Amino acid sequence: MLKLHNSLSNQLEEFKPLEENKVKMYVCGPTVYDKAHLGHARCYITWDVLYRYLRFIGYNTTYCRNVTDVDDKILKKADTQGVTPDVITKEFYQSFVNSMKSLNCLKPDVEPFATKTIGEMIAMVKKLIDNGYAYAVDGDVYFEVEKFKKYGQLSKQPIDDLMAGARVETGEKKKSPLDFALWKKDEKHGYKSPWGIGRPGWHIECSAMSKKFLGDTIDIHAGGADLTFPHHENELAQSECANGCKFVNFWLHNGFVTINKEKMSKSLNNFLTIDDLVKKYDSNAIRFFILTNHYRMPVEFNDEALNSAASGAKRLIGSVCDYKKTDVVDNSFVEEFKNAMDDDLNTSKAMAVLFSLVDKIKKEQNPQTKQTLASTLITLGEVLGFDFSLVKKEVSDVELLNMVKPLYEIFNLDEKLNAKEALDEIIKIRTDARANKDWAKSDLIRDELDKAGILLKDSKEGTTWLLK
RNA sequence: GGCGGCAUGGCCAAGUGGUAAGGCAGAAGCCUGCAAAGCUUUUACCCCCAGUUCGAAUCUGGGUGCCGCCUCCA
Repeated sequence: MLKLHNSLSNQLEEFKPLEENKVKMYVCGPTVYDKAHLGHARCYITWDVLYRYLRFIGYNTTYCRNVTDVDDKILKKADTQGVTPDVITKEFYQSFVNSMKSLNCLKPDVEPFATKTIGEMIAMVKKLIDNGYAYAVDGDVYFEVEKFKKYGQLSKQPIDDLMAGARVETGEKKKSPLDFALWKKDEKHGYKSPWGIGRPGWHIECSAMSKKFLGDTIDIHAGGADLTFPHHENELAQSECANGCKFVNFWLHNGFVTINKEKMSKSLNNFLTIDDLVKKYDSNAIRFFILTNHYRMPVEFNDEALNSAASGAKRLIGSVCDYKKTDVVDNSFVEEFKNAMDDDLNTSKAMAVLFSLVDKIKKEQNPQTKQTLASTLITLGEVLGFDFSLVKKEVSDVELLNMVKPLYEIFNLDEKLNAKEALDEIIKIRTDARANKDWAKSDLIRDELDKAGILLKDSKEGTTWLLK
């Protein structure tokens, strides 16, 4: 029985979808004006794992993650660079897609663009005005917070306190400082609307896209904890006032990645981009790092932690490199895994189950049982999004040839030999050297191969090579 | 100021009443000509004080420290 922490009640609740066996989940996607960083990685890996797990336990899941491609920051960047906004959004959407791929995140079922949902946004704003929750002033439209009595329920912000702390800006057209924009006048980059040329406010984008692709009421709405207020609070207000029904059953929020104990963010300029990160660590290492912590807790980034995760991931993945995934699994481990995951996605516990499988596989004598256990590990590991194809580093003959090319000259090899034959030949030379106790030569050969990216393993059976 | 969260071995981390999962690192051993890789074994009384209880890391109260949201932010 899956239990999830619902931010709305601030409690663990038993997860029950609206429709049996069907889950509709929405995750607030990126604003595509810059490269994604480790904080985004954490968020999208977390919800990727939820998506994978929901499917694993049998839910027909529709995962919708929007792309915000109309926004102040995009426009500002476009203006600064003297290009149209779509130049910016195209570039960084592609960058985002690449980042997600490099983290082995599954593609959402639906990935709507804000700019393609403008009509629905306008309709929703209209509806809010008709329903008496919004008002238009000089081409802007604002949501009137006071009209929605439940405002603040998600972020647990008493409306009076918000009011007291709200900053009043000069030239304010709003009735109350808490009111937020649904539509902003923008003659340069805007769209036609009943209120003149303008563009949507950020919050209405998600409300409209969620409604269009998933319906008025959905099961799960997830995102970073920093979106709770005001973004999600405002979405909730808009959607419920426009649709006249409950917006979201489960609000889920992930914690931050911190660095030097501080939140990693654009504004603090203390972020590491995913692009840079994947140069040093593979997706398994990054996932391992993220998933050792519970998704609502902060995760402190440092190289030691990442290296530690890389070592752990390597052992985990490497333990099944000689096995294939089959349909045969050991259900006792599956149950143990589910028990962990059912407890608000306790991934650190789930990973402990994976490691107990590693242990079992090592000790098991029966090859068939061993295969079953390995298959179980791969199956469960994939639910966490680990990529078992990274187990065996494989290169093409051409690539291998490039790696060993310099060695032909050093060892005076026949040019006609292919890369693998060349390696066999080199190993033979070294084996002879070792037989003659010519350790200097033997070690030299080992070093040269090491430089070429090839690791030698000596054992009783002889010497074998593998890629580093 | 308002709201929320966290404090467990060298590092990361699970664990909400019965006596500390797991990972990394370290150490020892096996293997090796020596290494590397791999394998085996191995390391804690849980921030402080008081209380509840037969019994608390786990509940209550009070401290201390750290972080997040309240403004764009995953």
